[in-house]
Amino acid sequence: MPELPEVETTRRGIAPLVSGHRVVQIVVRDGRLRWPVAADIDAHLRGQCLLDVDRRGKYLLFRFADGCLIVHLGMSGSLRVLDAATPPNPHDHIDLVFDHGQALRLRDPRRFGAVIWSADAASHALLRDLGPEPLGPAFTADYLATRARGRRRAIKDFLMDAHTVVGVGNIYASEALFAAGIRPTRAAGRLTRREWTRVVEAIRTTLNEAIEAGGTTLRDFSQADGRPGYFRHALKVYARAGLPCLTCGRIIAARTIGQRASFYCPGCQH
DNA sequence: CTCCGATCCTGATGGC
DNA sequence: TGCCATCAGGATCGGA
Repeated sequence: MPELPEVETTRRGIAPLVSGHRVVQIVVRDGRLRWPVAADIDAHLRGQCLLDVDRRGKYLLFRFADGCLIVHLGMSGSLRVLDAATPPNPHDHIDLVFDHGQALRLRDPRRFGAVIWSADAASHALLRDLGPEPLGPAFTADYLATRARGRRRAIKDFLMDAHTVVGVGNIYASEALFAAGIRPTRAAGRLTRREWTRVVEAIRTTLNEAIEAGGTTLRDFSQADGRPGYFRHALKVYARAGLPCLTCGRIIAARTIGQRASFYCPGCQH
């Protein structure tokens, strides 16, 4: 599910509702996520005041004075803030209950998500080797060209690797490459300088527009208040195989790249 | 190093 | 209606 726009939408939705409040209880109904939720999580969180909610790539970072709760939403995770007494759904695995009676509730049907306490998140193995933020200053055509030199890997696969750049998943890799006019199957090491510039620009624009729309809801994702994300209506190639390109009218093609469904327009992308 | 496939898990969907 | 195969927004791991 969630790529950078969905995680950022979640962050913006929940941060004002829970920041500055104290955790009074942690309810772990099912701790079997990507990694089992540690038994001592309660000791770290209970009584602590949540200072702020940050994001690094697709990770949400809940900052406390002594450390950080790292949350990843995996493929199907979502977070909502609601009244702590609201009856849970079978896939509502974890609640953080705050001092104002509201709970931050993690729902994750497929349980690919993660909830991990870390005293020093930046140096945690999950975050340490991540690539630059796509909306930050370190994400440049220079950087990508240097990093891609000699690589034969498909550019879509290359862009979806969090060591290259964080936050770009299956939907936005396809959409950004359409916006850049580049076929997803191209070898990363074969792009020209001009093309890398277009890739950087396309990723930034696509992600920013998706954030504006509250992300993309295909099935599981919802914003913090339960509404879906509306960027689905703006998708130009993703999940549009067999339909005419909105720009040139050619039929959108589908291919599997790196085990993931990929979509492109044979007329607009070269 | 680099690349590829298998893998974790549940639910929705479509074909027969 | 039922059953089975396939596919889903992610990311790690191991082997070639």
